[in-house]
Amino acid sequence: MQELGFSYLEELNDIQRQAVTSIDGPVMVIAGPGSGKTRVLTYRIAHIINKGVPPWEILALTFTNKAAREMKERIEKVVGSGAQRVWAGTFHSLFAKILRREAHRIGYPNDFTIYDTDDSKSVINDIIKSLNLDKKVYNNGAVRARISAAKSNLITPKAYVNNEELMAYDRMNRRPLIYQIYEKYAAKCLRAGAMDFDDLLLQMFRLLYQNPDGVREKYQRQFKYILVDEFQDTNHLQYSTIKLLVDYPESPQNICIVGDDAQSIYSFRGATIENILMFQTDYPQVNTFKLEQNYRSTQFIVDAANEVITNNKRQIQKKIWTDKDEGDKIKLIKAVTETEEGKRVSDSIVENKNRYNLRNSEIAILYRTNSQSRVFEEHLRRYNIPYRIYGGLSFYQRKEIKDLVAYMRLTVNDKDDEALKRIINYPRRSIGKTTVEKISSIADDNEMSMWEVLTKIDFGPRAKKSIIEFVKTVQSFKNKAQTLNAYELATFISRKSGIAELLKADTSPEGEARVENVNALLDGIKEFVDNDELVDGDDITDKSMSSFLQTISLMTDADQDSTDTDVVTLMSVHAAKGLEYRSVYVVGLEENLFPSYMSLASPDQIDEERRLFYVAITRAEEYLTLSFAASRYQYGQTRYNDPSRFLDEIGEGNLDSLISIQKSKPDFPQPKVLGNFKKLGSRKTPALGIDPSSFSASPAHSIKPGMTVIHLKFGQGKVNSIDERMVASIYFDGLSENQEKRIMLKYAKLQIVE
DNA sequence: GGGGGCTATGGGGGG
DNA sequence: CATAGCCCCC
Repeated sequence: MQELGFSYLEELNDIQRQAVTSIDGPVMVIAGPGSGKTRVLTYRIAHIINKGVPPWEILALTFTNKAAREMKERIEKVVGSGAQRVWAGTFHSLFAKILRREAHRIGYPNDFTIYDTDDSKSVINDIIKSLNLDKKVYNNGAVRARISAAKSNLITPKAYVNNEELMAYDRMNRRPLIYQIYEKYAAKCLRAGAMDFDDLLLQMFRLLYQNPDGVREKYQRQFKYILVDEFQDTNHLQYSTIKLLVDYPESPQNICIVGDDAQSIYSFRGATIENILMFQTDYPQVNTFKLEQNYRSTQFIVDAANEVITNNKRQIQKKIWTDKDEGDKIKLIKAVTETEEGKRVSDSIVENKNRYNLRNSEIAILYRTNSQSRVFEEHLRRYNIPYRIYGGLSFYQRKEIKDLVAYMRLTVNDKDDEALKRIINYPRRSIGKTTVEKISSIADDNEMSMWEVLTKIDFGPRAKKSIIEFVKTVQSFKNKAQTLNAYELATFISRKSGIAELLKADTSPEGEARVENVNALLDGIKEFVDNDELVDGDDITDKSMSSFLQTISLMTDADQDSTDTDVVTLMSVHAAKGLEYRSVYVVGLEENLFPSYMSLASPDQIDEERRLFYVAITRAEEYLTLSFAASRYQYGQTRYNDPSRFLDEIGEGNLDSLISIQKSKPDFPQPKVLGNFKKLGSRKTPALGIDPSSFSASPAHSIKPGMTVIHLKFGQGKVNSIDERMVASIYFDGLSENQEKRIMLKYAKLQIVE
């Protein structure tokens, strides 16, 4: 350990310092936004190291790879290069790393594949098909969500079928067989040597719980100090796994959790604030510290945040305060359409840059959904303001990348059926849908992988030739994998698979971009191979292809280094958690968007949207601007939304007084339906002579039983009833007697007549 | 049996 | 508006 040129402890306030130096026993830190949470975490780790603990005995679980990287850099400044060997990373990435060493003990190959969401859905699709279920009722996304929730709550397929609550819920949604799909899905993944994202947590739990060869004790002994960041966003499964690592006879229970119940925004992923309460029960001797001083934002912003969050019912009592100046009041931009919103926000960015001398990198635009980025992009480009969009399609989600990666996956793990299906006929080699389905069903019937079927079963003369050719190609990759490093292998694959050639043949700009992307992937692999830094407590670095594949499957867009530094940041509010900017624009503040229409039915979900809004506004250091558009092109048509309820909650005193919010609904100027009209007309002719150009849908929540409404296709009708899931039953005049239509209001295009 | 074009349908946040 | 599945032609 190197001697310090300064004392890091002097940079902390009293409570922060206590949180840093109380390293023995369970500790809970409740940290408001901007309260120096990261500083506490990093200095705490540095402090532990300075007390003589080897870095690799410290496990720091963060929410993003980025947070982990930042943390390591900051620890390094205090303790030197040993910081790199702290086990710091996301739950998913660190558990994957451990499973790469231990998975064979629980029936998986150490080279297991990680299935992304698309892979999971595809597996589920196949199962739904094989069970002859209606894929509209058994929507694969919904089924996947149920399975994911079950795993996050440590519910096995067997426990699922015996859980009356889950089964009743599925019956209610007319999907009583989800438990069967779950069971088959789990079996299929295991057979494919594949884990989905939830499995990285679940199989880690199983590993510790079943404890083959004393593996649990091994990790209990190794991780003497455990820290968990963003604890409010952990789910039951994560909590249980941490507990297995911490709780054992004679354990010092050196566990420190850091979080803020007010910033819990991932319940859709199974996160539960209950974990904070549970922690207090499970560790009654816990030392709790509350960080309430905000060092980030000016007074008006902090006040607004406090005002907003008081609208939520359940919360841990705390009052965030700042000793900064009151600063500028919060500004509000009202726009008529989303295009105008894009323009006016961009105008404001230009103006603020000049007035306050802001750099691009000090500005962020935050939105609820990634699809909102487009209008801001367009206007920023027009003004020559460089920007970078985080989220949305990550580099590794691009088709050309996934194709090449699929070859690599299959090379490493030939049981990976999803990878095989992706590339068996890409580039074209005359193995069509029918043949693939045949291979797949033989594989299912014999509990084999598709690769095994290809290599062991004789096919008809027509398919045979192509299949032999394909098997030969992949086999050559597998052979090369013995001698080549990951980079050489990837280059070999891109050439011999025919992908490189195929892409080069396309000389359109998009085609050229695809070639560049593939080259970028190869460069990335080279960098991965050449970089020999030791991280996360490793003694040797693993440069295999399978190690690379695992790294990238856990990488999100936000984790990629950006070469351009002085750019405006565009991202979702979720992605902005933990970040801060001098100037922040929170856009699209409308009912049905923020809060999301998906959340309107449930008060709990509205509260979560509110916490999300709280996270959004507390990203701002000095200048906070909110915006909304009165109309927005959504779901294929122009919708009119009221300003978000959250705008009413920030406190009038905190808002720039020159501007006041007015509700837009009553006789709002009729928008011009431009290109839209022709398109609608050229589609199937609307029934019953309704002119689409004069049609304007009313917001879903304004429709009530008894009303007369117009539907573009069905014409005029009367709303009979609306149930709790916002499904309306409507009698349309044009349809035969007593024929009732059931329509989901959230998708419906209905205009109120009276 | 494979490949291409067309239609219908669904659309949140992320590791 | 994008994608998946379906139908039709080769």
